[in-house]
Amino acid sequence: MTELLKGVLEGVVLQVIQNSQETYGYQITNTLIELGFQDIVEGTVYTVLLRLEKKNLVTVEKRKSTVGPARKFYRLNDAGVAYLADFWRKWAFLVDQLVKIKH
Amino acid sequence: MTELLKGVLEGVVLQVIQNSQETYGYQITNTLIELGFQDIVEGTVYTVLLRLEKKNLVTVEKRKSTVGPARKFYRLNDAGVAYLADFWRKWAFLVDQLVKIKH
DNA sequence: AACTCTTACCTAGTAATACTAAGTACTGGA
DNA sequence: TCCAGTACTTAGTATTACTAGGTAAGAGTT
Repeated sequence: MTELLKGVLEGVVLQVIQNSQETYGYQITNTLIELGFQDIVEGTVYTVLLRLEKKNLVTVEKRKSTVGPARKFYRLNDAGVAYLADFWRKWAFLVDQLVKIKH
Repeated sequence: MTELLKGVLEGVVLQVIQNSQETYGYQITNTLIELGFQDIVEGTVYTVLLRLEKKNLVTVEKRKSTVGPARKFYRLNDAGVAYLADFWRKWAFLVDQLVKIKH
């Protein structure tokens, strides 16, 4: 399963961020687990987030929390929205190809 | 696109082999290109084939050709068939997850 | 105060995999 | 003879997800 995730996880995390307008790593991890990615580990999500930050697809804002350490809140910026749209286009294309091959 | 292929390509190649009962690397590459994987390069397919061989998912038979060097013909063995079925299960699962996340 | 649990983030190292960019070799035709 | 098409191989690299830790803040318990 893990190899199938390659390249997908980035788009998935971007989509999760977009779905909630604004969210942070710990919450994203839990969301993914709830959605069925049982094996996703915190560390993996954080490396994706750092990558998205480095690629300038998200904005980051650190804010204190009353129940633990400060949270880093992520939002998509314009480049992130475009990147996500492109991800879904590529994904749809891939799904199409695989359907063709299967038959 | 290339990152999205990770993990998928192995299943795709297995399926292409199964579709034609028996085939060889050069032909698989051309089939994939025809099917829309424009950017697939020979070298990539051959490394996948060697991997499938190493994992014991295929049988190999070298036979002479009248139009060039000898061809290595691949067939799925039982393990290959099972592996391919498992690939499609995982793929279906992933597609489901992504549909959920998108909405 | 010391402890534990939950929350929250970070990172060094590793494995898997696809691509780059070559190279080798066989056959047939110009 | 040279070239184009056929056919396979491989060393090196980049990307990416996981392993397996570690750090730290707050709240409640003892």
